[in-house]
Amino acid sequence: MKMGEATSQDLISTLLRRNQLSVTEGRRRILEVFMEAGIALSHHDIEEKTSERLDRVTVYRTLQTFLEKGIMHTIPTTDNSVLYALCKDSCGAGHHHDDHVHFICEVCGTTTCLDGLTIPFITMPDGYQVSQVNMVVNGKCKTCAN
Amino acid sequence: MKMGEATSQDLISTLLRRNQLSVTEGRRRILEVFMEAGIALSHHDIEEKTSERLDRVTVYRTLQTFLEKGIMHTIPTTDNSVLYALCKDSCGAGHHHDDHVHFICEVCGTTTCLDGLTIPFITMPDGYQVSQVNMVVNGKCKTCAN
DNA sequence: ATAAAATTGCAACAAAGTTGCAAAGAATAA
DNA sequence: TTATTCTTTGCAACTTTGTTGCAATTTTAT
Repeated sequence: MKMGEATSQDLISTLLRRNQLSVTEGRRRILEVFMEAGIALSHHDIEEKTSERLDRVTVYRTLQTFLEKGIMHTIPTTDNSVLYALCKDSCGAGHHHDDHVHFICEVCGTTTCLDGLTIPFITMPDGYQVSQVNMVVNGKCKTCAN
Repeated sequence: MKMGEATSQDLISTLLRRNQLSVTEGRRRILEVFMEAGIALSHHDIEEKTSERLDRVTVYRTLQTFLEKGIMHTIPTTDNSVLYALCKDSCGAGHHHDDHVHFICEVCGTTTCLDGLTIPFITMPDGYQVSQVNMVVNGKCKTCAN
């Protein structure tokens, strides 16, 4: 391989180191799964895609760590499932720029981050202090609408 | 009691009958709990407040029924808890007018429906079909902000 | 008051999430 | 590279959350 040619593994290692996390097989694998999927995944999804390599508990702990470090964020859904998605580079621990809209397709069930859409500003009643706003759209995605 | 004087129990019975549900002690109790609380409650909250009268399974089934009939709706949260709240009168089975904003206080943990605030319209990318939009605001409520 | 229909509680189970601890693996320094 | 330290992992055991079938009870309608 030529010098300067960045691989997916390079990117993952860098991401982990930048967040003061040791680079382990499990963490690499989980990040890989998310990058390949490109959509939000549930804990269950991740278990399925890594079951032969990773213990259930490790998946829980890894996702928890990624949340704390700001590498991932959770997406609220109307049913009881918790979804995880990779944050953009600009996010850091305790400092999310997570103001994009999430879309859940009611046909195929996939959840995507609509990075292009910014959540509109809303005026709150007097006395309320806002720290975060989430917006989740349900409907049919590009593929399933036709 | 004078004629024409409406009690909470009258209201509850009417609500149930209007939705083709038999009026049982359990359903009455659960609706009472919500009306008294005035905020959104988790399944766990409800169990606590009815534990001596109602079986766990009954609570699950009753909430499920209320959701189906449009008496209640769920509120998406960023953590894994599912919250239930009473719908307004204008909601019916499969036909929610649930376009208000939900507010979760990060101090006291209570969740309220901001009925006065309408979710702003957003323009979706081409090809997407929208069926429902949820907006959840996290922050400090009137009481806790001071 | 009685029969039919619906709801409840129980038991048993399945799934989801947590905790402590010993073994294995990564990072650090010599 | 190797030894040492610190971190992460897997296992086991457990708690919590949610589900299903069925018999007993309650509600509704006759």
